[in-house]
Amino acid sequence: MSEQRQRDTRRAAARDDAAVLTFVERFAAQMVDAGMQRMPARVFSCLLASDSGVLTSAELGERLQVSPAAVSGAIRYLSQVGMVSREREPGSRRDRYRVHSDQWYEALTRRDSVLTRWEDVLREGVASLGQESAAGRRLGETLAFTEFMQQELLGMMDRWRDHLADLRTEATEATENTAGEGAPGRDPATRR
Amino acid sequence: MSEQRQRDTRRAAARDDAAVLTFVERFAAQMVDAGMQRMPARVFSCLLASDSGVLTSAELGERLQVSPAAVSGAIRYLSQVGMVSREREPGSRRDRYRVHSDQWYEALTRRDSVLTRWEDVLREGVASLGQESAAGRRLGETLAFTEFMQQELLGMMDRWRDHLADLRTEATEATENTAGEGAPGRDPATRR
DNA sequence: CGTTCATTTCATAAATTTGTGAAGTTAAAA
DNA sequence: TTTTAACTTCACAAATTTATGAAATGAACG
Repeated sequence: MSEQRQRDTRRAAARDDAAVLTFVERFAAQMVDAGMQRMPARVFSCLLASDSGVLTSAELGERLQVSPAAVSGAIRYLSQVGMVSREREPGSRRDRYRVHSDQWYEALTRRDSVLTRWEDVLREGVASLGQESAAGRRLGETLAFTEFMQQELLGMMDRWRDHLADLRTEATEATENTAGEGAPGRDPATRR
Repeated sequence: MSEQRQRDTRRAAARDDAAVLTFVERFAAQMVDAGMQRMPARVFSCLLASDSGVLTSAELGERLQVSPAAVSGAIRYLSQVGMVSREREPGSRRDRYRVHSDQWYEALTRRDSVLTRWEDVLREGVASLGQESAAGRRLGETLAFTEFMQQELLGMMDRWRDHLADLRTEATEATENTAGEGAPGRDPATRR
C-alpha cells in the first residue's frame, strides 16, 4: 500500500466516523419521534450504521458516550422486540449484539405486536358498548381495520422478501464483487 | 314511553358511561404505548367511543376530567396529523371536534408521514457513508424497505376502502335498519 | 362599540422518564 | 478456588414531559 493510499484511507476513516455519528443521531431522533425510547433508538441506529452489523457493549458505549448500564437496558428492549439479537462466542465473556439486516423488518409483523393488543381492547369495547350503538359500530369498524391491516402486512412482507431478493441479485450482478455480510447467496425457499 | 322502559334506558346509560370510560382509558393506554402522547390519545379515544363522533371542548374536558388548555393542546396535535377535524357552526363560538370514521385511517398514508422523514435521513446516510461500505449498503436496503412499504400502503388503503364498503353493505342488508351517521349510502366512486 | 364566552398561550408545578454510579451476579481465567 | 472481566440491577439525581391556572386573544351578541 503506497503512502498516498494510506493517507487517503486514514482521512476517509476520520470523515466516516463523523458522518456515521451524524447519521446515528439523526436517525435515532426520527425513531424517537415515532415513539421509541431514546437509548434503544440510538443503539439500534448505531448497529445499523456499523460496517459489521455487530458491536460489543463496550463499542456501543464508546461510540454513543454512554454507560454500560444504558447499553444493557437498551439491548434488553431491542432483543425483546426482535430487532437485535445477542450472541456470545463460546469461551469469551463479551456479548456481541447484532442487527440482522435480513430480519429486523420482520419485527413489524410479530404476532404479539401492537396491533394485536389494540384488537383485544377494541373487541372488548365493541362487546361492552354493543353492536347497535353508533359508537359500537365505529369501534367495530376500527377493529376490522386493524385485522385487515394485520392480514395485509403478512402479504406485504412476502412481497418484500421477493423484492429484496431481486434487489440483491441486481446489486451482485452489477458489481460482480460480493464480500462480507452484504449479500450472502440467499435461497428464497429457506425464508420463514 | 313506559316507566319501565325509561328506567331501563337510564340504567343502560349509566352502565354505558362507565363502560365507555373504561374503554377510552384502555385504548388510549395502547396508543400511548405505541408512542402517542397521553392527552391526544385520550381525546382521540374519547371521540372514537362517542356515539355522535363529535364533541365540544367542554364535553371532552368533562368526560376526561381535564382542563380546557389540555383539550386545546391535544386537538392542535390531532388536527395537525389529520386524525380529527375541527368544525364551527356559523353563528356560534363553540368548536366541535369530529373524528371521521371514514377517514382517520388515511392519516397512516399521509404524504408527510413518519416514513417520509425516515427516508430523507436514510438517503443522507447512504450518501455520506457511500454505497460501497457494508453500512451504506445496509442503510440503502432499509431505505428500499421504507420506500417499498410506503408504496404498499397505498395499495393497502385502496383495498381497505373496498373492504369497508363491503362490510357496510353487509351490515345494512342484514339489519335493513339504517340510521344516524353509521352507514350513509356510500358511493365508492366518491372516495378520495 | 363594549360585553361575554370559548379557545389559546404561557409560565410554572408536578409527574414521569432517563441515564448514571455503585453494588451485585455470573462465568471465564489463573 | 480465587481472581478478574463483563453484564445487570437498583436507587437516585437530572432532564424532560405533562397538565394546570391565569392572562391574552378572538369572535359573536347586545
